[in-house]
Amino acid sequence: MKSPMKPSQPQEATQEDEAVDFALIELLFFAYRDFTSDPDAILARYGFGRAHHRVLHFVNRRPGLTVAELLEVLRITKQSLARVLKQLIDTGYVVQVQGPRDRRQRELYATKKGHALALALALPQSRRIHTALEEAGIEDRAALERFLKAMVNPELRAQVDRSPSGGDRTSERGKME
Amino acid sequence: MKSPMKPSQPQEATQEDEAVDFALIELLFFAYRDFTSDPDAILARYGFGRAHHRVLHFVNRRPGLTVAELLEVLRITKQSLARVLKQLIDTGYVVQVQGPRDRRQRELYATKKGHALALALALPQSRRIHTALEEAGIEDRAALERFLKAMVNPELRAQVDRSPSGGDRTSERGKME
DNA sequence: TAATTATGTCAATATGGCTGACATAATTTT
DNA sequence: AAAATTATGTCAGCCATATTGACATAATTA
Repeated sequence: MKSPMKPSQPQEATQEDEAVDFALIELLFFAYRDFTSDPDAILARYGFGRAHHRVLHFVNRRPGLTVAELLEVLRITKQSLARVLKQLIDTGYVVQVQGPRDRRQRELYATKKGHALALALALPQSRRIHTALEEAGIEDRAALERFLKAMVNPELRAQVDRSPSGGDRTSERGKME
Repeated sequence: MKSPMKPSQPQEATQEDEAVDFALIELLFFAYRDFTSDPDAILARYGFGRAHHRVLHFVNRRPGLTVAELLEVLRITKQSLARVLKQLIDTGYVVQVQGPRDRRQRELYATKKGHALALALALPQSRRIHTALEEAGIEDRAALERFLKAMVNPELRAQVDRSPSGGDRTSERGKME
């Protein structure tokens, strides 16, 4: 382990490195690391983790989302979601409503309490983003949105649009339809 | 659980929502989700996980990094790093060299094999980034770098600079496009 | 009626984090 | 030189989040 080893083959940069954009890869890592640190601190006080945050976020953003849709968006399995969702329901942050058209479905909605928490978690992230936009002197916010969306797998971009992107209002044309 | 429950308090949008930038928050989530999916597939073939990726990435990028420095960058504990680092060393992707000045330190270096894997993992991510820049028609790459860096906690920005960015050819202030 | 679908749940497992405690060697302080 | 501190390693156990596979139930569709 800690033998007085000499590097068998310590490595230097090769020419191939030139083609790889390590700078942006690393910046994305650092930016996302700190971006998620904001809500983490809040979640800890509620006994929740990132998994709860993600579920609550999407349920809040897409009222009436079904369990299957949520699994697609999060890209996790039903079993992984189960515990987290149950905790959010048991503690009153999310409620389930039997699907109107298809009674097998469970539409998910954030309660008032859930909405408040989702907002509290989003606030520091939103602030961080806006401060960064200002600091970086980004004039073209739309360009950033285009870039981020282009980073998503083409076949999954529909998920991005499914949000109430037009604005945020959550209500729209009534969720209980 | 699946009682014929009626939402005790289904929630609608409040005015506060307007102030929160849910759109960008969500885009960052989706972008990062798919950004990390590229290397995940490769790692699985090696029996490694994301933790190995992160360690290998930074060791490759910052040859001679010490264990303490690595912990700071990854923001994890020594015990969390231990297993992963040991596996990378045991399988020949990383080597340790006793620190020249301070013999207690262990400088970390990627081996030729480690360098190759780090590159293989970075390639699809780099490609995704560049394709996205093109698709989004980003002319000002530097602006994106400024934004991402501004997203990092001020007190931790030094970590970003510590990379071989002075030369990380590829980037600089050039705009590849 | 039969097949399929949406959801829930049980059991087992893996990964990657964590804390606390302690050991060793090397450096720094006193 | 002795004492304190530092850098690293390691043991033991715990927790959160994810996985797969199997199976149950109710509702819809064929």
